[in-house]
Amino acid sequence: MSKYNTRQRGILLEYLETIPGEHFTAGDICDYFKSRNIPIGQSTVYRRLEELVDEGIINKYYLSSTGPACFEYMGQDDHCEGETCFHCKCEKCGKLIHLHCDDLIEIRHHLLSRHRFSLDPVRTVFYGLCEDCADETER
Amino acid sequence: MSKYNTRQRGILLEYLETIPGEHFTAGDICDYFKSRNIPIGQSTVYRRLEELVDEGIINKYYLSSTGPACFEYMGQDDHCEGETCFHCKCEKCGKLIHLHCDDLIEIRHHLLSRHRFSLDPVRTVFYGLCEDCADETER
DNA sequence: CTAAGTGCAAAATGTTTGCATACTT
DNA sequence: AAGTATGCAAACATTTTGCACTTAG
Repeated sequence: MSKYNTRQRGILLEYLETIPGEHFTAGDICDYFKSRNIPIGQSTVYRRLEELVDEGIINKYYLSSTGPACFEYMGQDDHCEGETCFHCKCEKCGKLIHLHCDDLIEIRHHLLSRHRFSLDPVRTVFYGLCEDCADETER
Repeated sequence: MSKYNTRQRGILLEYLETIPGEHFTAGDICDYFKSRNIPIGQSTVYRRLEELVDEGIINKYYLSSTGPACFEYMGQDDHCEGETCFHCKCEKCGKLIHLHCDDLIEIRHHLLSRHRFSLDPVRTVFYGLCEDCADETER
């Protein structure tokens, strides 16, 4: 948990708040600040990001074993309240898409009641094919 | 796709067939053969494993951004026919558990018909808390 | 004989860490 | 002043690659 309010933490959070729902990697963040000549060390980026994940302020997704981890800031209230927000990763084009669906809450209930597994929708990524890529494959 | 039937591919497959449903990493495989003085280079292990994934003979799961990828061999017929086999990863104890459930097929239909996303159950990992860890947390 | 596969060692990638320095409170 | 955060560079772990050599068909 954060104890001091440092400049770096401040500008990082400030930036993240401007991109709710967007997907980014630690590298993206570093590049962003570098391109604006705003100095933040990469270790700080990694450390703050990890801290924000622990604090539940941003989410982290594992999308490939060798590629970078993907993060996402969900604003305080808006679109992604966790309960109805899921993620789908297209195995072909690599797109990570949001998916809002109340019905999917049932999956959680099902997993819990029938299989005693308490699903974390915020961490879970559904793999498969997006509409466009599925169309292509069929053709 | 494999064209030649090499000794390495043979002994790798032969071993995998003895551990259907078990989870392993590329490193596990290397260690296993090394401990038995069976010579296989690690690049070959990686190459063959990736090939087997492409061929649909084994599955690959991404469980952490920094840790190794996890593989699994599903026998030709048995327990995991894809349609009803899902995986749950406990975020606390790290356990990766199998889950068989016909009802989960509905999720695929739902995702496809309502959201036009074609789910790949074989790649998808549900994150959350297993029974034991959920109990502990509640306490 | 030719195409494909192997294995080593080196590169690449993403992330973490040690440590001296700087900042917060 | 004490405790925490920063940033660099080095360390790490996993996976990939270049290349000379071997093997399968």
